[in-house]
Amino acid sequence: MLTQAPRGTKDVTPEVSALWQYVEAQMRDACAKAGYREVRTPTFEHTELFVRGVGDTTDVVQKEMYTFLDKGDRSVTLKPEGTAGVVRMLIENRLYAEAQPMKLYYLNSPIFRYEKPQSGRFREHHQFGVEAFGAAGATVDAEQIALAWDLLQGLGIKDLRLNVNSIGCPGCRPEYHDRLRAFLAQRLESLCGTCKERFDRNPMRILDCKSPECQRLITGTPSVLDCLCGECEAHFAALQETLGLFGLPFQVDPGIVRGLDYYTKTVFEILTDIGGGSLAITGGGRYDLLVEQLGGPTLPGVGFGMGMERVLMVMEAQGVAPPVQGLIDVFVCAQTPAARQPAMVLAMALRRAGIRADADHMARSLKAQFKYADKCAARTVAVLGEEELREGCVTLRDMATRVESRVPLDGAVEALKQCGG
RNA sequence: GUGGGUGUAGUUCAGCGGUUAGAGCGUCAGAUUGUGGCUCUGAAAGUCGUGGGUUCGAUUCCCAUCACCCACCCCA
Repeated sequence: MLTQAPRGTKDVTPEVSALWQYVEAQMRDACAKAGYREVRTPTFEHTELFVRGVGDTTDVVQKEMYTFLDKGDRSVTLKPEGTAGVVRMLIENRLYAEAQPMKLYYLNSPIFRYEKPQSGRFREHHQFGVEAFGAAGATVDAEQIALAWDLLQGLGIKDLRLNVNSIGCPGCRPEYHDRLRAFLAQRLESLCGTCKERFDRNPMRILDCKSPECQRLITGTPSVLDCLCGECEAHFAALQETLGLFGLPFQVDPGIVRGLDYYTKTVFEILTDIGGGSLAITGGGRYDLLVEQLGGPTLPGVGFGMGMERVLMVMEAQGVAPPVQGLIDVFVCAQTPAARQPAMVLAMALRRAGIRADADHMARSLKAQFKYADKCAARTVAVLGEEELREGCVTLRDMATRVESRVPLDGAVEALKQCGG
């Protein structure tokens, strides 16, 4: 118990941290290219922020939040999604007063949801996310979708599918809700329990129900897309046109509803296939009312979240993770006990010269030191033995070619620097 | 939250109601004494998830509990 990570959490061990760093670098690069700047928000926020932002009818708020009272009797919650905190930061720091659009991203943001862990689903996971504020037009929506798509493609992930939808705005959604209720009213008794509850408060979520019976009952429901107001319709048309111009293959899926209440107009998901089923790697959309709803100015926004663990999982499952790099460039072997200290000193000098270097810390035999150097994937081994110490030189061995040469000890750093280790 | 499966060495897994619980991989050490990958030899390493029960005796059977995996729910 003591030596067991809490349920639904995962360690990043040394053998996988390199892959994390690789993916993080790609994400930063993608954002930098599109003019997004990094932000970091607290791991916990006032509970009220999520209740008002995410929506009190959502499963996330109703049953998945890590909420507790701190010692000052304040109700705080570990963030269950990334957007609310960024919006809070935007309002508090008056970022909306600067040049718009305000384009922001966050990386490795811990996200907490109390749910039953499963493959690709954790109680603590990490998200990469992108948000843009101030731009009402669909080009930002498309830009972000393209950013996510290109990033995932660049990481080598295969079988990507992009689904988009529009769920309207407060102007047109009530009408759709009415139509939906009218359609479902006579089948209400046959719906599953949760869907009966959804009927009044949030009937669109019924479309998302996975129960076969509910799926059967909703066939033939009116589509949101038929109820969009002129503005929403034009926005959705512009989105599709821009996605086309960007060369992104997409599918309109009127079934995408999303589990967070703040979305308006655009919603989208990027899925891939893994072990039989499909898995959402990215999801997001537009939230034109959220900033105002949380006490800020009237300011449109768009964003998405991408699950870091899911990205890594898919890369590993699809075998597209890049090969691991060698740990060091040069290993300095000491043949005799007398050579250990000079070996360590040489390694230190190499490090100071910018070369990744190491020497034996285990008082091991020369042979064992070579084995260790091999495991570290050192390209070069420098040997210090009786002879070398006597003559003031060092033997350099190229581990790939097995070619050896001798250089003066005081010129060793320069020599190794030149051959790049 | 509901349903199903699995817990044995660092890891992947054998095993059996009965003496000191095994193998591959990994780790460490050797193979005539200054050199890695391959091969060979040897060693270290396990409260058999945890707690109860049945039994002369439980790693094995039963119950509970915890953890992991899978499906649902939901989502990234």
